[in-house]
Amino acid sequence: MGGSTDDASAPVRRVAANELASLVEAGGRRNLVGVAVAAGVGVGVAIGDELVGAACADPATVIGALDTAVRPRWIWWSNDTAASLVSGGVRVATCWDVAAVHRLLHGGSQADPARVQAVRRGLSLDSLPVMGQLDLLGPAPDEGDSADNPVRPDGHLRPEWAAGGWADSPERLARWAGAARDEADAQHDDLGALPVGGDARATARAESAAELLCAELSADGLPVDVAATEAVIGALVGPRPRTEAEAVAGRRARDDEVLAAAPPGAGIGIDLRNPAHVRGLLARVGVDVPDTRAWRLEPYRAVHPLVDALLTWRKAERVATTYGYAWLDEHVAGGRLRGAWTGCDGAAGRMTASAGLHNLPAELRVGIVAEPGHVFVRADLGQIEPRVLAAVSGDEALARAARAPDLYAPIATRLNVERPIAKVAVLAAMYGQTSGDAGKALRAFEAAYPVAMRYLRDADDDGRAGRNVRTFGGRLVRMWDTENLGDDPRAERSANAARGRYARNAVVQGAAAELFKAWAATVRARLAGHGAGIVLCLHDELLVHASAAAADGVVALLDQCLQEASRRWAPNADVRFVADIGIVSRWSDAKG
DNA sequence: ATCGTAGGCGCC
DNA sequence: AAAGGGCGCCTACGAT
Repeated sequence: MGGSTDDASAPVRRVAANELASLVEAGGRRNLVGVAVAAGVGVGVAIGDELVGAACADPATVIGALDTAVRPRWIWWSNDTAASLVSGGVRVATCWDVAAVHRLLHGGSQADPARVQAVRRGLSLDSLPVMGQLDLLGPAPDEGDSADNPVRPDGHLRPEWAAGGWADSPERLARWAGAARDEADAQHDDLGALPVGGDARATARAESAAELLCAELSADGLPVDVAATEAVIGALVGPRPRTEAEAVAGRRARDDEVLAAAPPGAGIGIDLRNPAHVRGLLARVGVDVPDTRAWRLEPYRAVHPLVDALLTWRKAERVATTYGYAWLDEHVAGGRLRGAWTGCDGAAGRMTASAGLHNLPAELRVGIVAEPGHVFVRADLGQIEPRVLAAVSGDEALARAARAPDLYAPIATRLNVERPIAKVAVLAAMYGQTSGDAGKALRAFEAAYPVAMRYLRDADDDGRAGRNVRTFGGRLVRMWDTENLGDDPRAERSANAARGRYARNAVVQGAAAELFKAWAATVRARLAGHGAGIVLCLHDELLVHASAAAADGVVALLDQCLQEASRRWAPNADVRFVADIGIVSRWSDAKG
């Protein structure tokens, strides 16, 4: 790909900001430009062999103009740059996010520049320098050498650069951009050598775009009707308390309703928020349970009114503590619910979001309302995980089933069972459950779809043995050690089985996450400049906020983008991917 | 006083 | 015989 040298001490050419465009246009023919920005300092770029720095107060605007004129693929260390540009009002078309690609190649969630660089050069992470260490160890071995080089003679990044020194001058920005570009070059080669079924470089581009999307989602937020949301909260936990005393009284009133269902005197001194207390109280009414989880108590609802009162209380308590007035005050501003988004978790690579964006209780979704003159276009992928399994495993028979609008129907026919049994069998195969009804159906599934089962079993075997696995699109999923269990064969078996299930799940869930992000990235690109944008990603669901006039076009676009993304993601898999797409004014509304 | 863990529950 | 996975976020509690 892009540049040529690994010599980060090459001279930096200093130019005026308005000269950058022609340089990038001329040198950026290969469409890859390393870049680093710092507000108030300037812009540094790495174009081909050249490192160029320009001083300017507002680098985001400079990058925005360049992006419009030239459309390079910007290379940067991490989505910190994306966040910086977004806060400056600039949204670029594409990027190569070195941190995101590092996580793809090497697993885990840590991907700071020093670590990325050390891993690429094969340096021990134990030797990673930290700030202040130089002082402790006396004079730096390379003192007098070029402190303008972000890379030390031993190959590590200079900690003072990584800690912020990279932004000290336009020259340093340029060198920092050059170092990022060098990482991207190496990553591009590494991706091409991965032994996976999918196109890891395409995954890397989609993951990078997902990071851009995350920066935008974090800034934009999700439209909320605050009054409607307060009404829901009020119905569940009472009106907003005006004083601490009112809050305490309200809490006690809700608690008392449960304790009143207990036998006389039994509720005295019981803390409903303490599971041990609750367990003891339940024992007093003849409900003897090892823990007090809702699914375990559910069968006892009719046994004693205390159980029902407790479960009802728990639901309200969840809203009161997590999604109540404090949550509104902390995360909603200007009619938008904002949380921090990450492009991949530390496991199989799904997106994460804080502030309740990914786990908002269904009752509260009536409060997620499109702005005046706007609608939500809501789309969710149908039966995504079994379809993904068909694609990544290359199971022809399962792929045939996945050509049907309802993939479980042909599977049920083939297994000669009712549809619900077929569904349980598929889920059991993917997630490692073999108990109950699933067991029998699973054996039939195994006989009918041996290639898919083999794919899952291989992942399971790898996990049990502690071997890392890679998803179809190239993500490394790391296994953990099961030390200190050697003495207890039962515990060891259980731990190994857990790793097996984890790995089995990860290759499916992770591949689904890749496809989802490829879809989201395609939608993001197509929506740019059309008065519509993604406001929520939820594993298999996209929520687009669009002007009412644009809505029909967005519906069509969402499906087109899915077909395009899935063809690009798995060009050889003849699997159909389907999305249920509808126009709604609030999230809770039925699709269609 | 701050930390990590466990129990618990929301969503996919 | 029996066994889904992931995440974020709350409380209580025991460790430091």
